[in-house]
Amino acid sequence: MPTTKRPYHHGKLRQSLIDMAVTVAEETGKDIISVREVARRLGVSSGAPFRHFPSRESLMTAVAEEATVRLRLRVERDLMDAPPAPIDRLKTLGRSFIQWALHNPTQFKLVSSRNLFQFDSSASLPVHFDAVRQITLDLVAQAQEAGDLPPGPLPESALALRALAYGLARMQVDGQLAQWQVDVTHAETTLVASLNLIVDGLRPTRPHPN
Amino acid sequence: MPTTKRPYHHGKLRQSLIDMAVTVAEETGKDIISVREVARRLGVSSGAPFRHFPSRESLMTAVAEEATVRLRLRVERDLMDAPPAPIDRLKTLGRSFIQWALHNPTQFKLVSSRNLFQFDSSASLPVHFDAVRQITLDLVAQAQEAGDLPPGPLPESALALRALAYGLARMQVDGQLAQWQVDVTHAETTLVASLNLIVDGLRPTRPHPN
DNA sequence: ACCTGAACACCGTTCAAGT
DNA sequence: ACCTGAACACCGTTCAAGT
Repeated sequence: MPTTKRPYHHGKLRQSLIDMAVTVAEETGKDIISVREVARRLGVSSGAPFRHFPSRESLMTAVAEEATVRLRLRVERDLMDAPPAPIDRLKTLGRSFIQWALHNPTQFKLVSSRNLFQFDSSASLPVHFDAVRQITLDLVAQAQEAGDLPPGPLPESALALRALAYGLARMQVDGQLAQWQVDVTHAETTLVASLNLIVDGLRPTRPHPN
Repeated sequence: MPTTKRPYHHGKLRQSLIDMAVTVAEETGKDIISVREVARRLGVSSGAPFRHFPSRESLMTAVAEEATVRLRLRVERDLMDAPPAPIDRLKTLGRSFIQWALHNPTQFKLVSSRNLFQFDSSASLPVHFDAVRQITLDLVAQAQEAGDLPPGPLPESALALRALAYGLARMQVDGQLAQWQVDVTHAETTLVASLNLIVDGLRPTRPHPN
């Protein structure tokens, strides 16, 4: 029975805490959210969150888990509509990653920085992170075989391309792009263009492409 | 007269606060340092720091200023000993950047993330940041003219290479490298190798190099 | 001129007590 | 089973008072 008067038992407090933490985080832009403020916004006492999470770090782990799952799903969904050529799928992956980061900057910083939770304390975090990493490795290997990327050792080649996408996204959310005489209103376009500049620049010139 | 008994007037408290803030930051690895702890370690009262900095943010700005100057000096010094070819100087710049980041992880995160101070509130921060950025722009342009990098628009091409170096360094200090099956004891070597993999991969194949 | 230390409004976390 | 609310030990910041 949903009434306007809040009941003594919240009912779905655990999930509400995670959702509200995300809301507060993206709203304020600050990487550190106050557990007390989350509780306040949900109309529960300051001690209530600690019935569901032993610490703020634990709450942030849950937030990071959900964010990482959403990133993975976003990437996998975008790849379903992508062209079959490995090099094109690799570009799609990069664009997908950058777009997710720019649309969810605080969650992106949370999962990337790893300073507000323990990555290894989670069962799901490494799984979903690794899923995206494996996709990257496979696409880079396939693009190399197809001759669209120069041959090179794995995982170093894949790491470099991932770092490129990460660095571009990170420079934007860290507010560094303003110093690079780049149109901030089209940041996403600029970043994707910069990424593709490198990927295209890496294509080996082949004498006779069959 | 330096005595063991601390005098009422510290004398050089302002600079001591900055130095101690750096020490505490790199010691704890936490990006947020406690002003009270810095004061405690220096043997001054909790209110003393606020005679020199109006806020913690202001103290962190001073820390960021010094860190940015040191990064710039490190880069400029390393370039003095570098070979003359633009492409080699560009690699030196990248290696210099990565090395500084890995040896000063907390300062690197501070100046990069920009979440603990106001970048534009400083007179010197933009100057020194821009100095390194300008070096990058010049070297990329020169390497393109020399035919060691494919032609491409500036500043997008330079931004991409900077983002690559930034992303590689950042993945290491964020603790992401452990998931990339990379030998963490040789992280620096691996990162520089990954960077050079891209830079070398970008070299256009020329029919007859004069 | 510079520093002290009590004070204020916060915060994360605990835990007996309430429903 | 789940939540409250007082309590504790912190924190950033202020400011009258001390030297």
